[in-house]
Amino acid sequence: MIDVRLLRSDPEGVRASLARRGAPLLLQQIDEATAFDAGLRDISAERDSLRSSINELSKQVAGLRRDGQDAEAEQAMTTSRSLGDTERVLQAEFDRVNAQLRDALLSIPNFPHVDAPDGAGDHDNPVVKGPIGLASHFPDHQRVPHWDTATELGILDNERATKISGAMFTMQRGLGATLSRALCQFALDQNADAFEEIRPPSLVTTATLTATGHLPKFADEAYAIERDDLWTIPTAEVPLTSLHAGEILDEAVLPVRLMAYTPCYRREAGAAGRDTRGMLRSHEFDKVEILAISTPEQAPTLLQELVARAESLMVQLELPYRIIEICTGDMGASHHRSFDIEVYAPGCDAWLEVSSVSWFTDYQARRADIRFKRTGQKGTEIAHTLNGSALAVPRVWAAIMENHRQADGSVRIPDVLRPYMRGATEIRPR
RNA sequence: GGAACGGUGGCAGAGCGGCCUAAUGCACUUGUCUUGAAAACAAGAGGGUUAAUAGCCCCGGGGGUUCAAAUCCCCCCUGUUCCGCCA
Repeated sequence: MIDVRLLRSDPEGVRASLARRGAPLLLQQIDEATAFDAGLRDISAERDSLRSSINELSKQVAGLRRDGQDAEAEQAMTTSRSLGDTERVLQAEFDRVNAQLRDALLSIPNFPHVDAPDGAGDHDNPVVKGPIGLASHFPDHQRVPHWDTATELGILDNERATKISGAMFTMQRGLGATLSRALCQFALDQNADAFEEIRPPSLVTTATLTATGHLPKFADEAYAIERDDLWTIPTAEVPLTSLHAGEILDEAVLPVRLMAYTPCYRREAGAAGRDTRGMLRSHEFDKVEILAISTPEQAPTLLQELVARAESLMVQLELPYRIIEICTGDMGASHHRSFDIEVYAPGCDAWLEVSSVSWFTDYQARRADIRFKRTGQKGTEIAHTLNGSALAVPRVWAAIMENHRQADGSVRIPDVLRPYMRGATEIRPR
């Protein structure tokens, strides 16, 4: 949620910044929000002066009663009663306009960073680094999609996953299952120097899912457990962001750095049949997320750090990758600036998004009410949040299957993963 | 799942319709004193809204009763203890 005060102090700046997202309806929403805000301030001023009178009269009643001046007390009560009637009407009006303002504000996206590239859609996202480690030519044995090779190796059994749970679920077996877990453990270990490991709940309340911006807009994307009014998390970003919701943090503890492995659940509504083969897209997958809550000043450096950390994992896994920056027309609503890391999979002949790192400024923190107090200063400020996938397991898993496939059909385990694979150096047919 | 009792300022804890603009203690900040600290004494100290040090709002959350609610009523959330069930 953007700061409503900016609508008042710098309406032109707000319009200019959001216009870069290329959504014409937005400007109208801004006007509506501005009008609601102005109306709300008039109403609350009038309501508050009434309340002031009522409070004053109530004190008088107490005094008059003590002094035994019952007739005067009755009169004050009558006056106060009629003021109360008007106050109630104004309050109802306040509630109504306030709800309208909130709805309007919730649908207004975040401001893009001044340096974020302009563009209309994902085809305009510039490559800002790489490709790195990309061979000019891939031999035939690497040009086989992982859904064929992994199934043949007996480490991917999507047919039975579908039997158990329906379409778009995956199941890894044997060293394939071990590899998934190894990737998680590897990603956690690589970031344990600076991030506290959390094992958060995977089921969260409506309020928690709203704080990150996933509700109300993306309700169709999450699994709802209606009987208990809970939702499955689409990413660890959800519980981690709300870890400090409603709290006022001391500046000294910032940046708060958290990381978590969690399963991620996504309905993928509307995505059926698209990029769904093998491990490319599924309703449930594993991911290690890294996240920071910071001051505004700390955020730019942290953004670079999160990208560098995700990138480092791809280097160590010996996978060809590139980094793209998300343009204004493709950016998520809550994002201020975003970078994706993509890994090349020669079998699919596709760049697979394996990490997305974003800076949200105060957009999420305002919804989640995460504030901080500067040392020695009065008042509070809204914190900034940033997060990124350290490693999204399935697509990295797929990329390993295809990039590290050897001429004899076996798959070489990258050195860094071997300690997590009970010493296995390759995956051979059983 | 059942029962009982709770949720008040950083912490502990009083208040149970109107001098509550929430006592008291501890912790905290500043000042006096001191070479410095401790102690003592004095003062101060929450969050939100607003142009505002005006007013208004915040005693788990929401609703209600009342001229007036931390205080009474209803619903919800949550904690502790006991019982039941259970990996």
